[in-house]
Amino acid sequence: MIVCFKRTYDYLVTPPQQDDSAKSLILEAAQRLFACEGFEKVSLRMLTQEAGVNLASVNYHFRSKQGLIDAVISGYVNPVNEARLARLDAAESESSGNALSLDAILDCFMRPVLEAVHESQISEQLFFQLMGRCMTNQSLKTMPAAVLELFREVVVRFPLALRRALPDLSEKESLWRLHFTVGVLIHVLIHTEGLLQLAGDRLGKPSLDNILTMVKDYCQAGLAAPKTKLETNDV
Amino acid sequence: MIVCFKRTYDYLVTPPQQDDSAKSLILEAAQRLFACEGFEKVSLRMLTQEAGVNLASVNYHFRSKQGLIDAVISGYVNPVNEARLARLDAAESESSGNALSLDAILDCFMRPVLEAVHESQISEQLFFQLMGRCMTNQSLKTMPAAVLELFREVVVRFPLALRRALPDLSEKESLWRLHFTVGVLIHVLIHTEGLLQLAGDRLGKPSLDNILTMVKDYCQAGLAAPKTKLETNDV
DNA sequence: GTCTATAAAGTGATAGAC
DNA sequence: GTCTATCACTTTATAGAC
Repeated sequence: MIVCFKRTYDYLVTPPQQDDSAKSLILEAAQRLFACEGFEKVSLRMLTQEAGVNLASVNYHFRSKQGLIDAVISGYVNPVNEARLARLDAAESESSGNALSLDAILDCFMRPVLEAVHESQISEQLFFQLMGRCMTNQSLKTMPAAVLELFREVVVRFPLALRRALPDLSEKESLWRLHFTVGVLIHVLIHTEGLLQLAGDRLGKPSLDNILTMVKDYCQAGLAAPKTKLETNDV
Repeated sequence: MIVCFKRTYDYLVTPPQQDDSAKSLILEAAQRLFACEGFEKVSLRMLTQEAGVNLASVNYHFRSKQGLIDAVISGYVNPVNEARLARLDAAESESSGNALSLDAILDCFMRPVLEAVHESQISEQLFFQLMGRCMTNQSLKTMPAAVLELFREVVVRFPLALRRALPDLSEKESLWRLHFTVGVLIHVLIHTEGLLQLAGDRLGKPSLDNILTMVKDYCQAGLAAPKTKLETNDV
């Protein structure tokens, strides 16, 4: 028998959505469950039960479980990466050839995540967790091609912008520092809830905006750190 | 019953022992497979086949699959956290009451990871990946109690040290910034291999020491960033 | 301690009726 | 599009012989 779900998710569920087609119901349940449990741990039986649809409908609408996972990941990650690139485009064309400020670049990178959460149908906490999982859980190789394509562009464009803002850095170093910055972002998305529990009352209940502001301050300083001196010069 | 904590600890920190008992063979195969595939994806069938032992032996030696996972996690994370605290103790008693430098604190935090890898029997790449997974994959609640205990101490002691080095920061802020620093470390451990693939020849093949040096520079600047100004003062 | 054999339950996927 | 029923297979775990 299928173990019953903790109904603890319920208080997180947003008001019923207008579109109650099976496909939408599946996608909505998938977001909630993937966020809580991870892609692997969620079985199609759990998922269809939670969504209130038939077991076979996932295969009908998404071809396979992996098809559903890919759909969720693409739907989460692509809009964010597109918004990042669009913002960077806009900022660069506005600056008419001058280097962007570090703050502006970081804003192009981080703000799309915050905006996406506001349009989401699930709770902020679940959205952040799922977004983090989408960005990290899969080894890059198994990501949908469309997702990989955009990632590749982000990994080219942002280091270029960074390097113009920080002329001391080599191209490689600016890429490494973007890598570190992504690490901060993803870790905050996934593990902040756990930290709040671990810390007990030592941390209050800060808003996501405030957390993101702290993240930006940290990353801005990290990106602008003095050029690393290495013994062997392989970077 | 806390089965294997001390044993796995010994297993990792002692020089490579050529022990081909089933238990050791299982642990060694588990490290390799968990690093590559993650804890969930590895079945006991794969694992025992890889180890060349009988399927039932995992349950005999570790009680259950979760028991094996806990043993691996404890063996990876506990030595690192113990070394962090020991280094911090030593540094603080040496400084005879004066605040430690940011660099010294970061060293206490990061170096134990590098030292653990040198004593490991699996490849550097796999070790890093597994260490990252051990630090992040499990939701904190499901971690072995002994692991959680040490994490809790790290999360108390290091922010205290940080705050003394950076008197401008509040206790909360120093904890947040440690959180961000952990994010950088874990992301680098798990995803650097993927980045190198995504970046193709744009990044060479830097040594782990050099990467860690860049990480430390980034984090040191991030930790020392000016105090974050927030609109609502809830942090 | 190690093995075989098997239990008990869960998994993704699909054929075919409606 | 949706449903039932079922297939073919995998999973963890354990009982009992050696």
